[in-house]
Amino acid sequence: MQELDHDSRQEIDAIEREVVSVFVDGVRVLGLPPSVGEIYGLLFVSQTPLSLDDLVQRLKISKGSASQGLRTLKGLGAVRETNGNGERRTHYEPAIELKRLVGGFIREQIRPHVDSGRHKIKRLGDLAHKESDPVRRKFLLERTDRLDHWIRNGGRLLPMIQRILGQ
Amino acid sequence: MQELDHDSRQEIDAIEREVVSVFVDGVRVLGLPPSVGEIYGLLFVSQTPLSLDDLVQRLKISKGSASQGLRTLKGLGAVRETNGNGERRTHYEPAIELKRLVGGFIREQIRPHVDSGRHKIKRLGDLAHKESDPVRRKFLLERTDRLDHWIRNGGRLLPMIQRILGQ
DNA sequence: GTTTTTGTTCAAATTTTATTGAACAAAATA
DNA sequence: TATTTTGTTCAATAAAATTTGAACAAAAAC
Repeated sequence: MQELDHDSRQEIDAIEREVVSVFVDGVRVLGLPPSVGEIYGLLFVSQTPLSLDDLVQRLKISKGSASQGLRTLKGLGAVRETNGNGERRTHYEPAIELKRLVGGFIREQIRPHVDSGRHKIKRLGDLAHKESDPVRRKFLLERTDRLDHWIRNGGRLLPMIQRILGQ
Repeated sequence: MQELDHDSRQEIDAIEREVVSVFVDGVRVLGLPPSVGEIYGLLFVSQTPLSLDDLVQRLKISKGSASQGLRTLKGLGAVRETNGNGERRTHYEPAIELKRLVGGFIREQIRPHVDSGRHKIKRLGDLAHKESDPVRRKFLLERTDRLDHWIRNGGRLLPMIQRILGQ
């Protein structure tokens, strides 16, 4: 099987390094590991899809990191697999629609926390109801109620964000 | 100087532990250290303002952690200092207006990243313009332009979030 | 069926981040 | 002024998160 039109450099150039660095910073804000930013960044700046081995060689990261990082990105819907050209190995290209990226991030990284928070806050309300001192009980119910409002507002906000960033 | 109406327990009870745990989880999502969540959580569930030493004793954390955590929370506008009752030591109470909390978080934790991202992306555009291969240059300009749109959308989103969560 | 290629998993090593606690400074009290 | 109280700073330590790499599995090629 011959090499097709993918260039197989081992090193990345100045602008690629710069883009990678932007995404490393970007994903840090989102609480994702640097390797994920490196991988997505290099895909983002590449004109052709890259294989796992391309990522390992150009970013000088381990196969384990690359595999794990790609899994995270797949989970977020931030990369697509391509298998065109009768190639054997899977190649990856970035999803670059903001709507899709935001949707994936909310689904994978935000929703679960909001949901588990809702549960914990509900349990908190139950505890507050059991408080025997009436003054203390009133105070606790006020506070847990406020927490409940926060999480509800947060939950309502997410679809709005998706709508606004969906163009 | 006599003790006033602040209770000076050394231990926290079940509901206090539960509230603290909710906030530890909460701040983790925001990328803040657990101690910050513990401190804010205990203030949130307390009916009277607490001193640094109250926090140290009840949460069993070091004075250093408490001091550093309070500094972070002050920076976020998430705690207020009180010095009522002619007390000597400073006491703290939580800011519980969502608008204020979100505003502080955006100002301290989001804005700086958005701003430095803007700079990096601008520099990226400059690099892309210098690319000699016209096909490559076109591609790079498309991608950096897209990045620019992302960060602009993100920047526009922040005030909207503040407005929506401001009741 | 055997060998090679490709990719995953996970324990160990590394790196990063958070916490501790002792030294220090500042301010109140005596 | 000397002493005590209160709070901060930061180097050392502990804890948590990330990365590595070797062992393994699955699938293709031979």
